[in-house]
Amino acid sequence: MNKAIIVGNLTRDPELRATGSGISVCSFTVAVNRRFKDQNGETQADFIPVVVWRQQGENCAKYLSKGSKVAVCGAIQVRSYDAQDGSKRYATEIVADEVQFLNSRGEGAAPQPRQERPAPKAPASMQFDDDLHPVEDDDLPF
Amino acid sequence: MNKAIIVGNLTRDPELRATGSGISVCSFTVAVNRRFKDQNGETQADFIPVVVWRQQGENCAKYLSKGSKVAVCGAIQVRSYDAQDGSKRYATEIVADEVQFLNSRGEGAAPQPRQERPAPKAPASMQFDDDLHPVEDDDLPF
Amino acid sequence: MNKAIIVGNLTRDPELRATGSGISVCSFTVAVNRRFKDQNGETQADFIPVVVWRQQGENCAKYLSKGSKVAVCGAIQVRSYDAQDGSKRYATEIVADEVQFLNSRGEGAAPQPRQERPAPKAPASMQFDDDLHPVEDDDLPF
Amino acid sequence: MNKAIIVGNLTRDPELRATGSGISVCSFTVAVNRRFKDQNGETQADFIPVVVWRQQGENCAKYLSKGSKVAVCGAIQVRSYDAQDGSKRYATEIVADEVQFLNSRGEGAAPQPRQERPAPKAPASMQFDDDLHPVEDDDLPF
DNA sequence: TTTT
DNA sequence: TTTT
Repeated sequence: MNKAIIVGNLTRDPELRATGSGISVCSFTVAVNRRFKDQNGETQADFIPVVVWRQQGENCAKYLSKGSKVAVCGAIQVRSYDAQDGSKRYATEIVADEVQFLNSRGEGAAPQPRQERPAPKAPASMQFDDDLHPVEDDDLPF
Repeated sequence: MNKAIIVGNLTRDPELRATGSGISVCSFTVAVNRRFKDQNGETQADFIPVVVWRQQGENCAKYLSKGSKVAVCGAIQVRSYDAQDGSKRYATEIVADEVQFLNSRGEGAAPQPRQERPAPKAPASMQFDDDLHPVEDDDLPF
Repeated sequence: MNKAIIVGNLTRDPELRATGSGISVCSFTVAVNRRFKDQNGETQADFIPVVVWRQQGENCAKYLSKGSKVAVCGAIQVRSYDAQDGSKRYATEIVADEVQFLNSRGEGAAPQPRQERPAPKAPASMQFDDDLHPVEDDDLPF
Repeated sequence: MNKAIIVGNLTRDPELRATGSGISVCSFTVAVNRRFKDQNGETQADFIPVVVWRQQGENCAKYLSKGSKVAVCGAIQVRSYDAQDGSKRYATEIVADEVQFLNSRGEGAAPQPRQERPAPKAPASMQFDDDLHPVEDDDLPF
């Protein structure tokens, strides 16, 4: 069992990339306010990276933008990698099962596509091979 | 809203420390198996750091050990800090609200204290001041 | 472990009552849309009862109204009782730990009190004794 | 968003039925202990109905039995129906996405099939037509 | 109605 | 019974 549910706002516009074989993957960070203020009375937030695969990721890229409020449900994924200095580093993110749009460009209105733009295509410099990677991919393009 | 629920096994014995003013904090890592195997048929796991404060943390230190199975509910916390090389790093962990023991030393038996040992005391080299830190502490002793 | 997290809209204005000793308890129902439409293409929803105790319940009564969007986290509680015909009945609701207001009268604006009104007081006909009831009360006034 | 996660024990052996077209559905009730005892010092529990569809439901019927400990993740579903006396009744259950076996007949051992038995077949008296019912079926055979 |  |  590995479930995370967060509600918060995007810190930036989402980024859409694709694996070499054309699987879409969208990534963004959600600012989640903590329930209690710090000792200075300041609101604190956790900044939680989220990735969304395939059609759902494309919808996120299309309808969400900086400031959009979302509810995300998914699994916590911890990837470890070796830094250039040889040390072990960890990258933690939520791999989303569901993303619910709580306001994209104005609560009450149906979400509008963020912009007309050509079909997302990762630049060659970002492409990588995903032949071996099904849904449970561990080799994310970011 | 910021909720994470995981079920898995401790990768090591838990560590118990204390803030300078004597607030207990227990930390351990939970290995959470993924639902699907990788392309080699190997079970994959995410290794998720957990921290537990106060009495509940003391109970974890007392009753859990390497391999214990737990269900943890809490909030995802992302702390950012500056690495020695000046770069920004992130540490992500679950700050537990609840830890349910699913088998500590044998399912079916009441959990037994892991060992008789003196009251937990952080070594001087680890102590730090927590005068400014209520529950929503951002300055963890690890 | 018993956690439920829902996001949806209030079907009616919340109701605020109090136990005999003055503990506030707020109740409302949240309509949660299902992810998939039924075979007629109609959106389906689950209508989930929620109860919120004490100060947090008072805040719900003050700031929420029919249609308000909320995120609720809590525990599923199943109360059994004997119907007048002698049969066993079950009442299921979420006892909230947290209620996050996602739009009460206009997203982006601070929630406004729903109305000026006197301090909530249960009518005598609804009062009941709560001398024996701490937080984990099983004898709700509704 | 509609997520529930519970950890507890089956109150009875699971029941496996099938729709008219042969879709398996398994049902059982999970006793989930509350965190706090009542005023008499007694452990209280909520008894939460769970349904599991298809292959996963068949696995539950095969490997689980009374007393088995499980973690269940799913959605809260509230079905309303008209009682014979004309009144409105509600049935609430968790429709499972995931069921994790935490001990079926002995933690640490691989779960053993509960019994050898013929492929599950609903008796004719229970069969019903599911031609119109995909996964999001509202017409459960129980 | 479970379990520890 | 909500909402988009």
